[in-house]
Amino acid sequence: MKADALRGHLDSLILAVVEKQPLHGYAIIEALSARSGGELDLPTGTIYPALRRLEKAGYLDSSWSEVGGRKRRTYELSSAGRNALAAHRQEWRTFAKVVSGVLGEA
Amino acid sequence: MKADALRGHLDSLILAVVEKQPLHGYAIIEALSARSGGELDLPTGTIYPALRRLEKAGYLDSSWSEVGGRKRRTYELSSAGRNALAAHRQEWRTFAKVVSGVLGEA
DNA sequence: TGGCTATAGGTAGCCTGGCAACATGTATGG
DNA sequence: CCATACATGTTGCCAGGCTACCTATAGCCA
Repeated sequence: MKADALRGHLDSLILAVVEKQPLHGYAIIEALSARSGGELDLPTGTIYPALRRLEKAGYLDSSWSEVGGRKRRTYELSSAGRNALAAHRQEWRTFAKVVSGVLGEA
Repeated sequence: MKADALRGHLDSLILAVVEKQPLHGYAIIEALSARSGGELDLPTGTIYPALRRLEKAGYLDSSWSEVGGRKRRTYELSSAGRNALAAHRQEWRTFAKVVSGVLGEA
């Protein structure tokens, strides 16, 4: 899958993956891989900046902890993030319908 | 719909729309609008450079004509373009499945 | 006559954001 | 002691969609 196709959809995926439980960056990468059947294998240079962007936008809150001698920064969905996720889901539905429609071959 | 979400998918849409009949740029914009139920209203600054890119890539062939005193540049799908379109359709299916899967709420 | 709209083509340059490459450090197992 | 997994980050490249602009013809209405 052309990784570049992610453009504009990554935020939704991240928000969705931390919806049920807060996760730290590394775990988010693994969760995305797992939830996509291995299709998504996102580099840290993609995820970490995205997380900071989402926190800055007010969609995620982060907190540090230490587990087994390793520092973790755990992100959880804010209420604004929850709203944003709902909006993104709606946008995705529209987008997917439009693209599938134009690609035709229905 | 966030226009920016198109990133990486526009080429597929253009190839799909000229699959059955060759069309000129302006008509492609209208066809995309029509086929998307008005959701897609792409500016010329998006379409024309994309068409040149696709022709340069060997996916489209173009020819000039004059209709009603107006110059038209008509694009048609090459055989390489046909293959590319098929590949894009497959990629889209995978991509859509992945995103829908991660967004969950199935 | 003048002006607006639709039709038709195009370019220059901005800006976003995913990615490659790099840097840092801990824990674990062979 | 070294490789690998775990864990976090930054810098800077670059593709590509968009804004804003430019040119030109045809047709209609006032």
